[in-house]
Amino acid sequence: MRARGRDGGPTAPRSVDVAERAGVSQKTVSRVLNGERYVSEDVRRRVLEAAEQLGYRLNSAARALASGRTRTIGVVALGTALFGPASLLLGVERAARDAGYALTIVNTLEGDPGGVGGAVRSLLERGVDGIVVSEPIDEGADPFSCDVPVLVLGAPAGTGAGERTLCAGVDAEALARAATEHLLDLGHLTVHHLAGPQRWFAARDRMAGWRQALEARGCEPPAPVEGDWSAASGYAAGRELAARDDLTAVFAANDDMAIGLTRALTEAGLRVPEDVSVVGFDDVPLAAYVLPPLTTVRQPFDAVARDGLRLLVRAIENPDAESSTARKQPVELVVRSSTAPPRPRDPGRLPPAAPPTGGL
Amino acid sequence: MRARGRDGGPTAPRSVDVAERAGVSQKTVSRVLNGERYVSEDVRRRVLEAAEQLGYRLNSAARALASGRTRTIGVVALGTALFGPASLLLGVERAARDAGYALTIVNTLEGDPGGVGGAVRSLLERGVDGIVVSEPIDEGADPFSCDVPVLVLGAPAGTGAGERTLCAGVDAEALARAATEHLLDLGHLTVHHLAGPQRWFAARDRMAGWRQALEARGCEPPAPVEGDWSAASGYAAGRELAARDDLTAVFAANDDMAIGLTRALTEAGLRVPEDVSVVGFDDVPLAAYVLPPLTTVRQPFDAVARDGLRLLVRAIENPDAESSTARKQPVELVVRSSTAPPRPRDPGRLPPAAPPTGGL
DNA sequence: CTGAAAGCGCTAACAA
DNA sequence: TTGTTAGCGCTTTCAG
Repeated sequence: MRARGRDGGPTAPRSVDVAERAGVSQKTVSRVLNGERYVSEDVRRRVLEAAEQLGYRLNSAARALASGRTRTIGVVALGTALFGPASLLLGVERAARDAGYALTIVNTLEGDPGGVGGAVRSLLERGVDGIVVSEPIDEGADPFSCDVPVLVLGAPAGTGAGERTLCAGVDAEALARAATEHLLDLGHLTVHHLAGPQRWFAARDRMAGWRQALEARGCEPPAPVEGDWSAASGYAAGRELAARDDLTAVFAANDDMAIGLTRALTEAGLRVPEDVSVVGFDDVPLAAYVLPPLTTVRQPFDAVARDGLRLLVRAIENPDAESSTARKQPVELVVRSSTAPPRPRDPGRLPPAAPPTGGL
Repeated sequence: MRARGRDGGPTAPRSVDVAERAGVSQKTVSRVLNGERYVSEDVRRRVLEAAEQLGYRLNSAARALASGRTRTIGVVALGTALFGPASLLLGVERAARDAGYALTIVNTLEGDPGGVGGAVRSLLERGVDGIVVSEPIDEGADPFSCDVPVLVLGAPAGTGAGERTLCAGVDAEALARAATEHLLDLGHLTVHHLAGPQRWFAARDRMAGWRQALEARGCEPPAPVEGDWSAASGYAAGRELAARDDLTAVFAANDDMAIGLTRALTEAGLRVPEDVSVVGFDDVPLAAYVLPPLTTVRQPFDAVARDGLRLLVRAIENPDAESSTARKQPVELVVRSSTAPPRPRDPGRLPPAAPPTGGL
């Protein structure tokens, strides 16, 4: 906090100082600074001038104490090293700032002692006006019941049991369905799934969408393989999947895993997309530039963050309003070069005629 | 902020309430909650019990107002969608929490109106105890002079002119030198550079290191090509570089650009690493899984964040101490498959015998 | 349109 | 080891 006259040094100017200098009452300064009505143009100018000259800065602790509001939103973030959560966070920050709110962020590492509940508690103590929980995972308990509105980002509606809980997110199931259907439409008889960690609601939704698409065509879903979102886990899964006889198409729950998978398949002598088609999820910036460029599904993170935050701010500023859910965002499949129609595999699975370029 | 008896509803419990319930003075509650000495074990237990029963939560606005400290660190972040800045941020968050500080984050988009100065101002108003500026860019002005300690992360010492400014970061020049020397040691006669945006200090350092390595071997640095950190810009640069006659090795200022570059070279009929070697920078998680796996230089983001934050916390809690600089972190070059010795190029630059796998 | 007085819930001295 | 007394700098009534 600002200098407080340590060693008898100068104290930061307060609104009374501004008032004195401007020749008005302290309350009037407050009025000007808060943009309230009923201040004459002349007074307003004098106050602003005085504040400027003194280098005055509002003390937000005092304001929070007196008003009971901090104009700060707390964010509980998980996996911010991942593209999806990180993008969501960026969007939230922008939207919050536009609405005049600051963000206090607590990163819950997966497997954190306190978990989401602890993070929420620490934010409440910090006096936030509202809370965003980004990309939650299933921790059993429902930590979302508290005395400020909570926005759950990236979870299906109904996840956070609390009734004051707001939700925003893409229709991940629909996106996953679209990805799977793209492969089926290409002529693949079945689609294998490289799933995300099932503690994440996001991973569950994608798996559900994949399953729905297959079942809608009367196709028995093959056993999914579970990764941890990382390219390394995708690589490991790829070695396992490469051994499956009916492998001609894989839907991976995110792009990183899809890329690791692609490397494993390539090393196993399976070409992408000639032998196996791969679809990712997220459309990370690199997806268009890896080889082969990855077909994937794009999540409109910005729109989700913006819509969700609007909901939250409304709930904060108008506690009696109905809590609605943000509208679903449209599906967007980005078709690049990692998918193609299947082609008959020779029984013995011969290695391709020429070794792949740039292999290990 | 917490409920305040809206509609005559219940007011959140205060420390006086806890005191009353525990049968002690309010000050004693404060003592217990702050872990001060000279509290009998019996009293401590009674207070904690009462607090628990009441569901008491500290009001940090009141504490901040009374104590003049918020235990909050403000972060000015740029490019949090990029791997480097994002990793740094994650490390800062962890380290801050371990030290008992919360983080308030302001994302300065490049080209933001207020710029870093505006972000700093808003953080000061928010009453932060210290400020972290992550991966700064050169905006001309020096916005770092203010009444709280400032830590500049990822900039060369001496960047933030203020004397109270702390610095932490890798020795990016050394890392860039190591990358370049790796290529020279492999036998390449020269190394081209795909630079980052030169407003970023990080980009300048990498360019400087590259230049130093070449000049140390009496080699005239070829004109660098500038990208914007994105794979797309790396791709564009790759098309340009592919036309250069003496192109056998490129050092890219980050991995994303290196990957875009690789795709462009591949499409131009140049194989990586047979025809052209590519080195990246950062060691993003995908670097090991793209094809070919990328040789790159690893930045110890965690160590940088931790060391830097320790410095900052020390400066906050002990304003009179000397401001030292964090120690330099060791260089780490990760050699994978995108680099190889050069081989004589045929004058007419014939396309390779077989087209690359998985091209567009 | 403007001002005066009364806290917000906590910590900081100082006393006991 | 514990309690008392003042504020911290703002916003909120309620009067002018």
